Order: sequence, then structure tokens, then C-alpha cells
Amino acid sequence: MSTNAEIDVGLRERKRRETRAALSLAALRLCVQRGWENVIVDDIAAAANVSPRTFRNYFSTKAEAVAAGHLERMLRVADELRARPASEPLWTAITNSVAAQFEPPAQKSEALLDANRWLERIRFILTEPSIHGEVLKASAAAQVELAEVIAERVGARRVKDLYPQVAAAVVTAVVGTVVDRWLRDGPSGSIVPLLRKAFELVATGFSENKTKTSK
Amino acid sequence: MSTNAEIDVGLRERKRRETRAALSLAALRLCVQRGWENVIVDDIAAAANVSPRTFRNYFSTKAEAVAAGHLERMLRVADELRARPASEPLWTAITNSVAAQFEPPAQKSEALLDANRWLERIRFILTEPSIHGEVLKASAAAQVELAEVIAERVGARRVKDLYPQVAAAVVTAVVGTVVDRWLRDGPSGSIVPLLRKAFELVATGFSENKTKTSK
DNA sequence: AGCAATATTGCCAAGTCGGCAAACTTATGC
DNA sequence: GCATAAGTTTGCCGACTTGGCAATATTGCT
Repeated sequence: MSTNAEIDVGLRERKRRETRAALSLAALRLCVQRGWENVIVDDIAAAANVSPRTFRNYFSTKAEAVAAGHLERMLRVADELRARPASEPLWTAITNSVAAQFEPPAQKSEALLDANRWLERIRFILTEPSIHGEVLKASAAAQVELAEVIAERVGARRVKDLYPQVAAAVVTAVVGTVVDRWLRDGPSGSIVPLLRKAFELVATGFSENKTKTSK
Repeated sequence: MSTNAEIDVGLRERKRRETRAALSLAALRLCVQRGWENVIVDDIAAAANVSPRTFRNYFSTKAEAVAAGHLERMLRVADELRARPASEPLWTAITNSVAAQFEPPAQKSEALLDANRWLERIRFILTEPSIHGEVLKASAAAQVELAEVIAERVGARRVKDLYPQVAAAVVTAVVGTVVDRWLRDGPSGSIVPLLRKAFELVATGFSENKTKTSK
């Protein structure tokens, strides 16, 4: 029953992850609630039941803690892509992988109201200027993983080939742009159509003849 | 004789820019020289002959000051692109615009040894982890300009069309990736071939059949 | 010259950041 | 199971950052 990813983690590692998650979550929750300026590290530490000094063992800045969620989301894109059938065309697989991470949770059980908070949080992360740098840094970090997955997928000789590197960078760029747009133009609908359009532009090499047709 | 961009700047604005440039330059110079950790704001202010408090009127953090040069470089890419003949194919024009900003100065007069320092500085900016976030932020800021220029060039209906936004993001991404590569694999040669290869990938929509042919 | 607008600076309180060492918890070998 | 190693949490604390406020100085304009 135990997943591969869980067998070799002792109590130590498990606790560590819990603490990290608690801190990151507390940071995000408090900042969304009270506003970036009105939250200090001590508040976050208190909310996570650890000392202020411990906070700093996990994150070097408040911004990093808040952006940690985003980092994991982008890493999940890479994981999702890795899990997809190799038969799927690259850009389709990528679109789906990204989309999966930017649709509301749609949980079966608990928090239904969380659909709203989810959006509220994503918006905060990508909107608050004080963490913009950290968010971009997180995306860049995840991009390394992404490049590896893409390399595997297209069977690049080495991970160091230009192709996967550039492709991964482009994916990061497209996701950033599209999510930005989606948040601006009323995120009421799904993000998928926008993603499709954007990746279509990329896949066709930005051929200028048709910008709005194709549905 | 006076350029449009220069006529409406009085002594005030001129001094302001000088101060800003002096601070940014001092910050970069000192950090490259002594290492990021061993430079404090006061040092930079002193080197630029202003009070520490004034430093903070121009830049909110040390990182921002150091990255200011990068921001301007990326803005110059947009300017250069704007200045290029509309007849030039988009990706060619972009490649050239970028290349122009990442070739050693090749100044006619003074500092010849500056060619080395130039590289040393670019490397520092793009390598030092502590400013990575700021650098990405600067690129993102310049990207807004870039999107406008691209919109003009391809004659997009509105700047808010998806096309120019995505294209600009892709350019930023490609530049980041390529410069990174260039710095890693020995920046002895020109960056242009790498740029060409990368933009070729983009222009062809990452068609997988040929990754290394085409010269 | 004289007034308005803007820039520089000092003062200073609140907050961040990270090194160090003591106290505590988990892992491992025997 | 117990001792010891390895890793984590915490308090203490000094160096540094960050930004508000108000006094002073400089520039722009008539």
C-alpha cells in the first residue's frame, strides 16, 4: 500500500516536511488575510507553532515561504508531464500538465469554499509585488526539472542539449504570461483555452497569417 | 542636434540620472570586487558620494541596484528592435537586437581592458544567487516594453493581444537560456550562433525532425 | 529675487538575517 | 535496549536593512 516515495522517509523527514508545509501555508494564509506588510516572521512562526528562529532554518525570507507553494505547483507540472503517455504530442501533454495544476481543486470531501480561497491565494502570489522576484525564482528552479523531463520525452542525447533547455524556458514563459492574462481578464472561466491558444502559437512558430481564427 | 529624448531633461533630471548611474555602477563594481557579502549599502553610498539614506531613495535594495544595469540592457534590446527596419523578419531582428547588447563594447577610445571586466560583470550579475530574483524581475519589467514593440511590429490590433505578450515572454526566456549557456560553455566565442539556433527552434515551432542539421 | 517643487540628509524605530552553542529528538550499531 | 552519532529546535544577539518623518538644500520658473 505504501507508495515508493514514502517508504524511505523516516519520522525525521516526515516531520521536517510537515513543518515546512505548515510554515509555508501559515505564511500564505496570514499574508492573504492581513496583507503583506502586516505580517512579520514572528507571526508566521507562531501560527506554525515553532520558534521564529526555526522559521529561518526553513526559509531565508518571508517571500520565499510564501512562494514555496508556487514552486511546488510548478514542480508538479514536471511530475505530471513525466506521468503522461509518451504517445501524446509534446505540446498537448504540456498543456494538460499545466492545466491540471491551475484548475480549482474540486475536492470530493471537505472545503468547498476552498475554491474561492484557492483563487484568492493564487492571485495574491502572482500579484503582490514584494514576492514577484521570488515567484520568478521558483519558476526558474522548477524549470530545471522541466528541462529534464522534456529531454527524456523527446529523447535528446544529453540533457544539456539546447532543445530541452529552450523548450522548458518557453513553457515557463508561456505559463507565466497565460496565468497573468487569465487572472486579469476575469478568471471565471477555465484557463485551458488560453493555454491552448498560447501553445498553438508556439507550436506553429508564431506564423503570422492567423492570429484569431482557428476557432 | 539635440535628440528628442534629451531636450526636456533639465539639470535636475540629468543629475538624478547621474546619481542613479553612479550608485548602480558603484554597487556592481564593489560587489564584483569584494564579493556580494562583503559590501554593505553604506559602502556603495560612500563610493557614489551620497548619504546612505539617499541610496535608498533610488534603490530599495542592494540587489536592485546591482541588477539595474541588467534592466537597462534588456530595455535597450527593445529600443534596438524598435530601431530596426520593419522589413527584417521578426526573429532575425530580435536576434540582432539581442546580440548587439551581449557583444563586448568594442569601444574605440578608452578602456580596452574593459572587455574583460565587462564579461566579469555580466557573469556576476547572472551568477550570484542573491540577485537572481532581481535579475528575473528586471527581465520581466523590460518584457513589457518588448511586448509593445513586437505588437507595433506585427501590427497587432491591441497591445493586449496574446501574440505579442507570448512572443515577448518567449524572447525573454530564450535570452535567459542562451546567455546562461553561453556563460557556462566558455563565453570565449560570440553569443550569436547560440542565439540563432535557439530562435530557429522557436521559429520552426520546435519541429523535432532536425535539431542539429541546418549548418 | 522669490516662491514652489523636488532632492538630500540625519535621525530613528521596527524588522530581517544568520552565526553560535545549548538543549532536545531521531537514527543506528552493537 | 542502550549508548552514541547525527540532525533539529531554540534563545541569544549583533550587524544590517528598510522606510517614515522632518529639516535643509538645490533647482525650475516667473
